Formats: sequence, structure tokens, C-alpha cells
Amino acid sequence: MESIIKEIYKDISPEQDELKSIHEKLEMVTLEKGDYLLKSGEVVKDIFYIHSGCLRTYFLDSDGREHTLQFAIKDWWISDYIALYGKANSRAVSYIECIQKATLLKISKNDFDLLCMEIPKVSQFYIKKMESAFAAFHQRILGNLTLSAKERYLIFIKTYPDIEQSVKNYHIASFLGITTESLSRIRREIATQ
Amino acid sequence: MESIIKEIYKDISPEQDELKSIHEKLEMVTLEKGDYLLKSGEVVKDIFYIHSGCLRTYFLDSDGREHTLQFAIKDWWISDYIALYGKANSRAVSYIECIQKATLLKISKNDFDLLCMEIPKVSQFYIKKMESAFAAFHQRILGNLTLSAKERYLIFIKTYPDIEQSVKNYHIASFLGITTESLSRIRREIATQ
DNA sequence: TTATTTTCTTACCATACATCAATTTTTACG
DNA sequence: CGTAAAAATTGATGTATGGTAAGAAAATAA
Repeated sequence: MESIIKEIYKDISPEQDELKSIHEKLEMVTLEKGDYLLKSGEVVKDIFYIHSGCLRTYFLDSDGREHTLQFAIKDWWISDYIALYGKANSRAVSYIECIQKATLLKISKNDFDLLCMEIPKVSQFYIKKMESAFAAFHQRILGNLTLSAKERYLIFIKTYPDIEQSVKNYHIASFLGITTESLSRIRREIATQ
Repeated sequence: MESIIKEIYKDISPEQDELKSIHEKLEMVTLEKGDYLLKSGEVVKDIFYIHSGCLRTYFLDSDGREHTLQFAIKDWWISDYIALYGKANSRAVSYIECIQKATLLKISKNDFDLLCMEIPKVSQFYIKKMESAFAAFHQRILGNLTLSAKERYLIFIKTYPDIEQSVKNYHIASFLGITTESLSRIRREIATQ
């Protein structure tokens, strides 16, 4: 476990006492494919670091359709950020599903905040992560505004070559904001070119 | 200026010496409607706090079409976050245009990072802001995936009642990811109901 | 392996929104 | 003011993607 923590915080190489402080707040979680880390309506208190495996966050609309917000693999953090960071209550609005056997480290948001206060380096590290995420979000929104479904798909498989392996096409479709049938047509079009 | 800084950081009520440290890194900027804070290709080093007025960030695609990423009013921060926080270089990919006479406070990202190191409270404050933004982004992406143009428009005017006043319809259209003609039809439809 | 379920593909038609072109309305300015 | 420019609206038509339904392929379980 110590080695995983060192891996997570490799960029800031924590001191021995800091490592200890981090360690005692983390908990290991393992998930099998098909398991749920979170379901809509549950109270959200934790964030998870993915050490191995693959998960996805999706939202179920009133017509029962799934919309994938995020895929997450090794070295990513995952949670229901709308519930956790939003102003409303802390009930999940989304589902987090394991789509490939995974090991995670769990920390409560509360403990994480304490860690940030306690260890400025963690704070700085967190800020850097948030900033990259911020840029990535802007890119994604821009992509949604600008690009055709085909273009978005091509970017997806280029950006997430590792993820493409483990996910179903209908997961990708719901991530791109199109139907699985449309994705199928796009794939054929690309194949026959 | 001191009073504006107190207003910006009202949630963390800085001490006198902290105020001074913040003060010496900030610079006042005023813009007239139509002025540009930033143009694509320019080097991005700064972030701006909006004290009054309204601005928008937009992106110009290869067909010359505008896509609005963000409107920003009083108490928001604005910059080209793709360039500033992204991994690539620091050249702007977007334009930031003043759409209503504005006064801003400017701080370089570098100085801001120093401020975060120097004053933990600023760090904490920044993290909180980023977290809300994070939740808002998730919401927006979800909206783009889930909702029709009409629904997104209704949410827009509900969420940004202050902004709706100062912006052109084609700004809103390019924010929603539709054409100005479509928005016009949506508006008529809503009006005649 | 075979059986069964899940996922993917294809075809046909429907719909939301885009495009183009013309006109009206609003705003800016000499 | 009045005039020019900018923005918004409207109608006719085009296109990308959606919806439905059926069958094929692939994954999973027995």
C-alpha cells in the first residue's frame, strides 16, 4: 500500500511522516466487473483513486437512457463530482460502474480536505490536477460544440486508446452523445474507407 | 482597490499583511464594449477577476464559426484555460471579448501560484472555486448529452438571468451549440405558447 | 461444446437542427 | 433625427443523427 501511495504522489515525494498521515486515511477497495461503486440516490462522501482497472460514471435520464460522463483508468480519480462539489445536497445523481476488475483507494472528501490543510504539497498537487481537468473540460465542451459525431469518435479512440479496449460500443456512444446505432454506422463508414 | 480585494476574498477575510501581498500583485484593467482582452495566438500568462461588466470567451473554428465557451460577469474569473492549464504551449486558442464595459483585476498565473504558496487560505479558496467549477462542467456536459436545444435554452435563461440582458442572441446560440436561426425559432415557439 | 443472453449491425423512415436566401427589426452613429 | 450597419426573423429545403425493428455476431454461462 505504501508503494501505491508513493506512486500516487510521485510528483511531490512525500516525507515519511506525511506518507503515514496519508496512509491512515486511505482504504483499499476491490471491484469485479459489473460491481457498482456508487448508485444514484446514495450519499456521496468519498473520492477514489484508481490503481488498476476501468470504471465509468454515467447518468440515467428520465427516458431511461444512459449518458456516460467519464471513463476512468489507472491514475485517475473518480467520484460523483456533481454531488460532492455541487452546492446542492450530497446525494449521487449518477452511477459508477466497474467495467474491468479494479483496485481502488478510497478517501473521504473530509479526510482529503484535512490532508490538504496538513500537507501544502498535497494541496498544490491537487490544484495542478484540477487545472488540467479544467482544461480538459473546456476541450470537451468545445468538441461537443464544434465537431461532428464522427470527428468526436476519432478523437476519442485517439485520446483513450487504453480505454477503447475495455468498454462496450454503447458506452462510447453514450459518452459521445449519440446512439449505439449511429456509432455503428460511423464505424462502418470508417472501416470502408 | 483594497475594498475590491476584500470583496474578492470576502470568504476568507485576509489579514492586513496578506491584503498587502495580494494588492501588490494585482493590476486594474478597464475595457470598453468590443475591446479584446485576448486573441487567439497570443501568449497567455494572466487570469482576470471581473469586478463589473460582462465578457465572453469564444473559439473560432476552421469554417470561421464562433463557439462560445463561457460568459463571465461580476465575481467570475476568466482566462484561456486551455492554454493556461493545458499541457501544450501557452498560446491562446480562443478570444476573450468585452461585451459590456468592464473593470477587471489582472494577476499573472505565476504570481497567483506564489500567492497560493504564501497564503494557505488563498489556496483553500481557490480549491473551493475549482471544485464548484468542476461540478458545473459536469452539469454542462450532461446537459449537452441529454437535452434538446430548447431545454438547454430554457436552462440558460434561468441560470444566467443577468447575462441574458447584455448578450446578443447569436452569442447565446453559439454557447448552446446551435445556429442563430434555430434559436430564433425556439424563441418564437416559447413566445407563442 | 451448446444454449442463452448481450451486444452489434443493418435497413427504413422520422425528426431536430442546419443551411441558404430574403426580409424585417433593432442598434449605432454621423 | 435619418441613414447605414448589425442583428433577428422567416420560409424553403437539406442533412446528420435518432427511432424502431429485425437479424447477425459475440460474449457468457451451463
